[in-house]
Parts: sequence; structure tokens; C-alpha cells
Amino acid sequence: MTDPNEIGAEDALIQARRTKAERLRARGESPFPNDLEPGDRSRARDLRALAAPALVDEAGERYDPARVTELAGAGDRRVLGRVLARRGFGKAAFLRLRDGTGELQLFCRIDSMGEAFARLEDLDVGDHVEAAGPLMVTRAGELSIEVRRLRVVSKALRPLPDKWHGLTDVDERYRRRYVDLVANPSAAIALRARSLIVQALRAFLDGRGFLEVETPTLHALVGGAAAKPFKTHHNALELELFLRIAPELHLKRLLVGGFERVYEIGRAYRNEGLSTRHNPEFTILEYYQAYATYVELMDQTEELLRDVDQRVTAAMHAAGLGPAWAALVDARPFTIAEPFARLPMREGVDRALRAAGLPRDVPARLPELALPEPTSTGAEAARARGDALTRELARASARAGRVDWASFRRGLAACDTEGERLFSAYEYLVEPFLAEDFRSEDGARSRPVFVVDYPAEVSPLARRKDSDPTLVDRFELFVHGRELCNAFSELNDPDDQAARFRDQVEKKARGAEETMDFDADYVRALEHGMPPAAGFGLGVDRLVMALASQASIRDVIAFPLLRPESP
RNA sequence: GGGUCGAUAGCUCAGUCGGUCAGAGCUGCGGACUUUUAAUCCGUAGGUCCUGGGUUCGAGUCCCAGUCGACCCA
Repeated sequence: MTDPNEIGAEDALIQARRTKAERLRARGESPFPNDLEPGDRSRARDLRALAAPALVDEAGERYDPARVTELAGAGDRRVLGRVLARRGFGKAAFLRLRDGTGELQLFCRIDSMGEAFARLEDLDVGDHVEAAGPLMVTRAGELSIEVRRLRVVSKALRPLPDKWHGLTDVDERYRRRYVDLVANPSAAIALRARSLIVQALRAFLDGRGFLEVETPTLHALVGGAAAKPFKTHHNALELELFLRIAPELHLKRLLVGGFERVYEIGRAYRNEGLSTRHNPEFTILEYYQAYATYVELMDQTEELLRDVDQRVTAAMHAAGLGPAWAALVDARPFTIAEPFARLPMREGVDRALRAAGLPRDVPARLPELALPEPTSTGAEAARARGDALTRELARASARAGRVDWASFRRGLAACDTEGERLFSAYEYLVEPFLAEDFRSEDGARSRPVFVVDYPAEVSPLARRKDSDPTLVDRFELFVHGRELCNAFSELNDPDDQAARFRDQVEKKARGAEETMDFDADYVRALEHGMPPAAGFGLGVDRLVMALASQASIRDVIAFPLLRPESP
């Protein structure tokens, strides 16, 4: 089937570059040398900073030639980087060079390079080069190196994508991230933001006396969150293991052990579908603080977000990416500059009912709305009554019409208790409207909201409220309608914890998939006494998405999970 | 899991009503050009039109199934 004389277009492009590599070898030069001299390397950003006083047109980045020579001298500057573009002019050529700090033009002409000029023929876009020559300014005012010496230090055998359009196929961008990052600078800035954000989170917590720890990712029991786990197997122990869905229970064991402030930034794994907000492995920050309550953590969360934002902005500015970052900040549909709102869940439902013009007795009538089991007695009549009620409620107002009643009713059908129904009502009546209901003072952006006081049934690890034991001391932070943080005062009563675990196990027995196992060792740890504490969890990927205005979680993960390439 | 949309050269994309329809730009190759900014100009090469069926005298185009992806919903 494959005729050796017939090669595809891509192979032909690669072959042309291989031929050039061979020409290098024939001249005694390596296409992949490893004899680079250390030191005295100039970077694009530093050279621009050096020449900055000679700027005559800041927006167009035009420089005054005489001033640049005055500032930089006539000595050679040595630069290393990748050739991004080439424009040939017979006896002159312009190369665009990119290094880790920015871009700079190389001006090559036969007068300065002599016979080395002819060897530019063996150069391709994509090659890494070493070049040296004095800093100068071209006739058009562009800062450049007038090249005296130039050689390939790594030959690119594959071409880069279209120089103008780049790589746009979304799937290809994630599959060949190494190309995406070269061709699409915006992809690189999102990942840089991620790195800086993680650094900033560490700096914030380290500065407050937290100890960074690492706990197992291989678990024998499922716990710490409501999610389906990945299963794996340990051969020597003949043991079924789970990849952790959360580090929570181990971190709290460390509280029992005497560490008062611990945190972990690490990977968690949840066996769920893929979406723009979900990757099966994601990065979670959890911290635990002894002798604190969830109320303190709300203040601390506001401080953390503002502190991280400031640190990232400063770091981006220092890296010469201030304007690019500012554009991403400006694109945020929310602001963290104003105090965050705080909304008790029950109050949220009451307010949502008023806002949608719905009757106040809706919470009491939720069981009537729930879709009945098709096999139960009187199912048809019950469903018909529910349909009629739904139609009536959906007509109450435009906003009531935007409620996803069908999903709401399916959700209610899975509820056994009033607390679960409250949570379901919150999920469908309140949460979808958070971004429009809570606005900044000028109304231009949404304001983050702490939703507080969750039902105990949906919070099996959180401490009950003293004033209302059906609720727990817990908050979730929603930034522009998206859940970012989850925190609560930790349950440290071992008997209550054991009862909550039994509840979870019972639910699993009834068919629920996203429940925890009974962790007897964790209960035993609590029996030794865990200090009163508050714990905090944050989805790092989602934080990066929010701060860097990225629409998909895949844009903030260097290598998101993809279906394997078909052969 | 459901809905909508998509897949044509290495990259970015056209392709009308089913009939010179295998096309353009970039990239590559050959040539001209000593200050360009997606350089320009001349020439040239490059194809499993996602896969498999079907309808038809004739399918990149219409129909069915599948694969993969994007977006929206669960």
C-alpha cells in the first residue's frame, strides 16, 4: 500500500529539513551541538530594557539608532533562542528570534557576516540558534542584533504551523501542546499564570505559619468528598486501591498528631465525565487550621484571593507581561475588590422565591414536585399533579421560567430528607442566579458570594451549628456563579462522625454512587482528640481559570486528559 | 447520557443547485531583491475530500451508520 517513492507532503517538509541538517554535518557542524559556552548571554527582555531610554515611539516600539549605540556600545551581544520568522532580501535577511523572555530581531547582511551569510540557507523557521553581534536599530526603527556570527544549535525537523493563523484546531492544540505553546502566546500565558498562582498560594500560607505536607494519593477507602473514584491494584499486597478523591482525612489526622496548620497542594482524581470545567485529575489546595472557625476562614479567603492576585500581577509585570495580564484581568466578569457577599442557604432560597415571584410555600411542596418512581402506586396521578404544579410555578415570572425545572424535579426525586431538598432548591433556584443577583457597586461585574450554613446531610465531615443542628458551619465560595472554595468548621466529635459515616454507607447500599466509605481509623484518630479546627479546599484549576479569564479547564492544564490518538 | 455543529494539502480555509471541482493563502523547493514587519514578485511541488455503506449515468456535495472533536444541556 505504501509506495516508497510516494511520500506525503509532511514527509517532504521533514525531508527538506533533514537535507539541511545533512549539509551542516557535511561541513563538520552538528545540527545538535552541545558545546555552548556558559555565561555572557543576553536575553531579549534585558536588551530591550537597556535600550528603553532610546525609545522614540513606545507603542510602535521604534528606537533612535544613535542613542541605542550610545547606550549599548559596539560590543557583541550573544543571544540564544528559536527562529520564529524569516524574511530574505537577497544579500540581507531578517530573523525573528524568541527566547524565554521575549522576542528580538536579528539583522543579517552579507557585509557583516561575510561568507557565513550563505549558510543561512540551511536555517529554517523553528530552529534554535546562537547569534552574536552588536545591538543596533534598523532603518524602520526596530531594535536588532546586527549579526556577525550565527549557528544552529538545534535543528527543527518538523515545521511550525501557519505563522499567521497558528494552530486553531482545539483538539490538536491540546494534543500537541508543545506546538500550541510556541504558536499561541495566549496559551503560554495561561500556564505561566498557573505556575505563579500556585507559587502565590504557597507564599500566602507559608507566611501564615502553615506547613506544607504530602499525604497519600493511593487510598484503601473512598473518603473526603462525594465523587466516584478511580480503582487500581497493588500486586504484592493483592490490594484494591483507589486514587484519592481528596486529601482531607489524612490532613486532619495530622491535626490530631499535633500539627496546627497544614496544607497540601496536590492532585486528586475523580472518575467523572470531561467538560470545560472538569478534568479527571485536578489540583486541589486544602489547608487545616486548628482553633479557627469557618467564619475566620471567610475573611482569610478574601485576603487570600486578593493577595494571590496582587502577587501574580506583580510577577507578570516583572516578566514583561504586564499588559497581557492586565487584559486578562480586565476580561474578568467579576471583581474581588469589594467585600464578598455572605448568604445563608435558607435565606438564599427565600430571596430567590421572592425574586422569581414564587409562593413562599414552595419549600414545603417540594415533595409534590419530585418525579415519582414509575413503578410506585399512583405514579401517573402524582406525576400529573407535579406537572401541573410545575407549569403553574414556571409561569410565575420570566425568572421562574428560566429555572431548570426538569432537572430540579429529577434531583428532588433522589432526596430523602428536608435538608437534601433544601440543598436541591438552592442548587436550582439560587445558584444559577448568583452572578446576576450579586453585583459590584457600579453593577458592571459580579461579586463573589459565600453561601453559608449547609444542611448536615450533604456535609458528612462538617461540624453541626450550635444554633441549629440540622445545619453545619460551612461555606462555599462562588465566583461568578462557579464554585471555587469549600470550607467548614471540622467535625471532631467521633461519635457524630461515626454516625455520619454509617449514613453514607447506608446511602451507598441504596444505590448512591458518590458516597464515602466508613473510615474506622479516622474515627479512632478523632477519639484521640482533634483540636477544634476549620478546613478549606480550593480548586486550583478553577482559580486559574477565574483569575486568568480562561473558559476551559483544559486551557489551564498543560496536558489535559484526551482520548488516545487513533492510529 | 441528550441536543446542535463540524472533519477538504503539513497549517489556515474556500468549494454555489449533485455535473472542468481537487482550489487559495501560508509553509516547502527554484529564482529576483542589502533595512523588512503576515515583506514583495515570478515559477513549482504538495490530496485516503474522516471511515464504511447507500442513492445516482455521475457524490467533496444527498441519505444511513460509525469514528473523532467543539459547544450547550445532564
